[in-house]
Amino acid sequence: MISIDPTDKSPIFEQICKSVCRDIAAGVLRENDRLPSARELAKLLQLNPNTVAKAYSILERDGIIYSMQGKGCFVARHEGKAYEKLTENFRSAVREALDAGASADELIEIIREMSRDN
Amino acid sequence: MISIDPTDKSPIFEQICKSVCRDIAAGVLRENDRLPSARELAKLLQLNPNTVAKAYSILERDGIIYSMQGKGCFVARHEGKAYEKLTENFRSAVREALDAGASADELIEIIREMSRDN
Amino acid sequence: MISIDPTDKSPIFEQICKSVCRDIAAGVLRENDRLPSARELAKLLQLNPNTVAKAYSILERDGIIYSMQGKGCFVARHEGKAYEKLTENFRSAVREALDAGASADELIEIIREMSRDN
Amino acid sequence: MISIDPTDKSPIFEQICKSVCRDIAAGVLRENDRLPSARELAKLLQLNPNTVAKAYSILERDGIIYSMQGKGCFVARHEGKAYEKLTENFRSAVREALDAGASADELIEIIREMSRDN
DNA sequence: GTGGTCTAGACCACC
DNA sequence: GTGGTCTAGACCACA
Repeated sequence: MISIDPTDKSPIFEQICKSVCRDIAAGVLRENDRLPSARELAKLLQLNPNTVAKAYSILERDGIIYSMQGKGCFVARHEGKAYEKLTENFRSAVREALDAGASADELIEIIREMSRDN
Repeated sequence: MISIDPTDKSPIFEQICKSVCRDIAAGVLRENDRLPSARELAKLLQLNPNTVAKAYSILERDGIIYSMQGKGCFVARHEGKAYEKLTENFRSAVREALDAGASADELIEIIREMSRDN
Repeated sequence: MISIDPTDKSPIFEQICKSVCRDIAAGVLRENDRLPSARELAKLLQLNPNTVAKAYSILERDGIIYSMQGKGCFVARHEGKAYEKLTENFRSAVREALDAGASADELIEIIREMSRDN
Repeated sequence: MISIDPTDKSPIFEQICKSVCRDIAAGVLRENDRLPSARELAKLLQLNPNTVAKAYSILERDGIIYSMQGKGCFVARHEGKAYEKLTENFRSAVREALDAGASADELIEIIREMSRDN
């Protein structure tokens, strides 16, 4: 389920975080579901185990998953945290654009354009 | 006019690009206006000339300015390029959010919330 | 494989670009092959790493290679881009000559002469 | 007649040389015709007189024009020199391409393509 | 004076 | 280890 685009400029650990959050937000992963172990996932995605471990530790820090020594990592009670993390980049981009002097209406117009194209 | 925020985590050369684009989009800088020379601006902003030169070379590659050996850098015919470059980050964030499963309406709602707070 | 001619007046970073493109066009470098790291190549060619980095960043911007943080630079899907970049100078010289009033036949005749001499 | 494109990356003095050669090759300027004085031309094209002077001195060195103290510059007996100078860039581009491993046939094919497009 | 290129050496995030 | 960014200072061609 979790997938990576190696050509993507964003750090791989971040892509993993996003991917997990996406699955949670979409309901593919539910509360207390077990995530693949760091080693498993690293092997599957051809990554350095450290990279996966880093992603998991961030997700744990953000309260999106919890780990149990020797058992693995599991999806936490979410309360919208996963969704929030997903739109985190979007929020900061909005803040940046507003700071740069764009108006809310201009941004909304851009979104309308872009969703129309799809 | 062009300014830098040293606390901003984004690369300085990018901040310069944005700043120039902002001035062009706002009409402060117009077609064929001369930009401060790389050395001049570097001194003004307390930066290394190379950093400014990098920003200028990117702006030139993107067709936003043009340079003339021994004369300086000048604003090119814009045709909205500057504005587009300014909202480039926002656009990619929108694309990412839509890919992540967010709906256009949700994103618009977030913008409304955030601009209300300001 | 990649080599530099210090007597050549064209910029070193450009020579590197050309050299890489040549290897790709010739099939010596293939899709997803890893290029020597910037530091490695710099040491090999007795250059400053920044010079190599500049060449690589241009190749990346032109879609000829792609870079991965912490991993290195790799040959992108080419679709003839490398060959096109190689003959880029030639193309612009042809355009210039045609603009100057030369006919295609005259230019072809010049090429025939020059290749005969070799 | 002589004209300059300030956005062109090639040095202005070179553009002047080319422009004069073009006029000679095209028969617009003939043997012993007088060129505009450096000062005149500089004023006309909004250039630094030094730039025009440099161009003229190069043309004189190459035997394309001759100067008479206090009288001005005049077109020399050409014997094809102007035409040769015009195609000089083309020749070096051909040499470069051949050195890079391109075959004469490939280059000829490119010329055919490009002249077809016009 | 200008931009363009290059060197030397540094710090950072990422893997 | 890698690439990405930045600084400090240099040389050159061009105008």
